[in-house]
Amino acid sequence: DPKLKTAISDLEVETREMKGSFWQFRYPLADGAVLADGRDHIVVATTRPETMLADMAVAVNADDPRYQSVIGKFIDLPLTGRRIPIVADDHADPALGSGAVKITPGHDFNDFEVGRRAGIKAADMLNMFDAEAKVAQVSDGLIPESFVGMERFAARAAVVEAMNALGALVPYKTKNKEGEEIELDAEPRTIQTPYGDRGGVVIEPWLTDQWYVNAAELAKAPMAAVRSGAIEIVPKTWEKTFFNWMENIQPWCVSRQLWWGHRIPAWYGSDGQIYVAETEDAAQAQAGATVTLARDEDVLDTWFSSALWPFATLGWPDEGDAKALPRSGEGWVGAPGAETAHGGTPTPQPSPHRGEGAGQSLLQRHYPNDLLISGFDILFFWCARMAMMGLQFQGEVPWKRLYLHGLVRAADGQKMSKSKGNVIDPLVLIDQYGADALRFFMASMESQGRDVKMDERRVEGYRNFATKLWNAARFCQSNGIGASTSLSAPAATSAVNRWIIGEVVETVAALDAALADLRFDAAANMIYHFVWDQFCDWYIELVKGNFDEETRAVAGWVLDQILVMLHPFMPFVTEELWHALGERQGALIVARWPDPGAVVDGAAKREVEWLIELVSNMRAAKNELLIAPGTKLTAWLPEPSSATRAIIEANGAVINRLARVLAIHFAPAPVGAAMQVGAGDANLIVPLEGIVDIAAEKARLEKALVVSTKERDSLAKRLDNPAFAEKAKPEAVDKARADFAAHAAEAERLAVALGRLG
RNA sequence: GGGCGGUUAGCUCAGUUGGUAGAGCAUCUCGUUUACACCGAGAGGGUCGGGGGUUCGAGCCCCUCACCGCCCACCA
Repeated sequence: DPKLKTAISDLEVETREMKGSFWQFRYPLADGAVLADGRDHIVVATTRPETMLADMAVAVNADDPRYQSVIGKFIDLPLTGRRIPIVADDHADPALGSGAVKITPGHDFNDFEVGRRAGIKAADMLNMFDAEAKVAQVSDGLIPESFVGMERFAARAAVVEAMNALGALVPYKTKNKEGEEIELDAEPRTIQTPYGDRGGVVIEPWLTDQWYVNAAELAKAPMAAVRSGAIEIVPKTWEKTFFNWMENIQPWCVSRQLWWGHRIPAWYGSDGQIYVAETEDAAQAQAGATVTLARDEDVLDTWFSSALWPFATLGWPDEGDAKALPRSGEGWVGAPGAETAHGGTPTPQPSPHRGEGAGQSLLQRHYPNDLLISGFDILFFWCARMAMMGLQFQGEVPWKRLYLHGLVRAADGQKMSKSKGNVIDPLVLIDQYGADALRFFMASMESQGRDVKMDERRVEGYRNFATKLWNAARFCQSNGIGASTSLSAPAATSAVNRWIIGEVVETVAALDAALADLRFDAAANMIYHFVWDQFCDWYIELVKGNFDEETRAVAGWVLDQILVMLHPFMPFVTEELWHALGERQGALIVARWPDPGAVVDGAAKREVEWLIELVSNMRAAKNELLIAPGTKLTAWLPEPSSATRAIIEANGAVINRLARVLAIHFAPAPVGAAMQVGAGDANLIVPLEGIVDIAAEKARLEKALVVSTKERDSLAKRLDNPAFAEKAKPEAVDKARADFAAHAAEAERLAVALGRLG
């Protein structure tokens, strides 16, 4: 069916507030009809007076007492002399204007619908503009020749002038600057006007023949798929929006007047018939050999073509093509002895496509896709249409999950737009900070669909992170550390190496969980903190100066795991380092996802965490007491637990180098000024005679004592509440008891330390 | 007019079945020991928009108000 073209909503058209005028016309009633108040005319208002040349009706509300007497009667239009009916329609609101509306079905969306309801066939609707928006003669030939050929805005002025000359223009009364009442031909106002950003002109609704798709029919299967869970929309809040649109879906105008795109498969015969077919030969066969065919000049809407993407990219419609592309990761093995490489989605579950493939076409192997990641702004344009097409042509959903991410907004929180001038050019940011930093920024800010406000400082921070990684890798390399030859963790005996392997195990698990949940921010933060906090700040510092064979193997392996895990977020620097660290059998992008084949070593973890606590607490204490960080001190630990004693004896060098402790004597400390440094169950006494004043140390301890006492008392209060023990979950009660004990012990330790200072 | 989202440290944001708040940047102090000053060590900083409710317990659940943003519709 020819229908009013809906391209205004399909193209990128903004409405703009533009200065305009509002005119009122007198339309004389025909055949001596009169209104309830005896007037012989109806007043209508318009911001587009020129369209009156194609008016086909006047609408009034059936319940409006002013007009009930003239419903079904006629108007003889000025200028054209066209006789048009007065119709009843709810579109006419008695409360607005005169309550009567002029109806131009060919040039207004609402009027088109009113015209249809009034029984006017689309083919009969008057179209008074040509493609350049100049006035064209209409099918009833009633537009005076003097208007034909006029540009639309010239026609506007001409119609107003001609109506005025006929006395058919209703003047407005208003006041001028001097306060005198004057009459104007039109009331100036601000009008929301459809405006084409590309063409830079006001958009004119225009009645044309277009091809439509019955979208309501196509929408049924996708809606069922989302309801059944065959398609999961993440985050779920978008489901409501999805259904709201799909349930109220309008016919989809798919024809476009462009010179590029898939051409509409329709041919017009010399007999006036339309033939729709897959090929011209098929159309010719339909038409018969004697008919000369001409193909429709229009092309399909770009979203129609894009909707075919999930299967058109996999060889459709030639489904038998099984060797169009190599399988992902094919021909490369991540490590000697490793089986099939897998460069796909790093979810804990193996891809259902793994291990299959022989004799299967790409389409069979990869359709449906697991996941589509898209912006919510094209949920309808693209995603919903892909679901329609996939279910229509493949009988199956195009993807099992649809993840809708947020949009990057300008630093002021507003949507970027050219007219606002707040657009951020990603290429400028890439020049400044690198593509990796920008990509990592977007991943780290993507928390399930929330919009992202641009924060350049954060991008800068991730640039620094990339540099940090680069420097760490360089340092490793300079100490003989290179590409690992093992997918699983190397054998390790030292606590530090066993600890970092355990940290990798935990990081991989946490990263996998975050990615499976599509929490890209959590995943990015996980790898960020592992690299910076665990690997750079502690592991490298702990092993510095002791790069034995085992440590080089472990460090090289850990670095490789880092590169693989970080690669999805920072593809360039990681790929570069991957090759810089040694000979590889393939690119990082197709390397195997980490599979450490190791477990967390609890004893090693406790040992290293004790050392970290000791070093941190020593540093903090010195910093607060204004003792130069480089100052080497001696500590006393009278009664160490056997575990603590063993750790200290095994890590003398590390304690010396990082904690700056020359020695820890397992004996009572000499009498005199000292500071207390805790680590686990140990309370080291560090004599400070002559190094620091006692008052400062007392102040430090008192501050800490206040904190732990406050925590202890708060927990005691909660535990003393019978309702808590009675109603709270046992785990919560246990945790409160444990926390209470820890804070009580801490307070006790500090009190003893204070007492020692006197 | 309809719908959705947001309001947590100075800024940009996390906070996963309710258990007593975290990150990055910024700020302050100190620092050049075999990677990195785009660095290292340490510290300060939040009555989680206001009010009310449910609960032993609320940033999280419910009601309400305020402000901000986005989408859709309307605009003769």
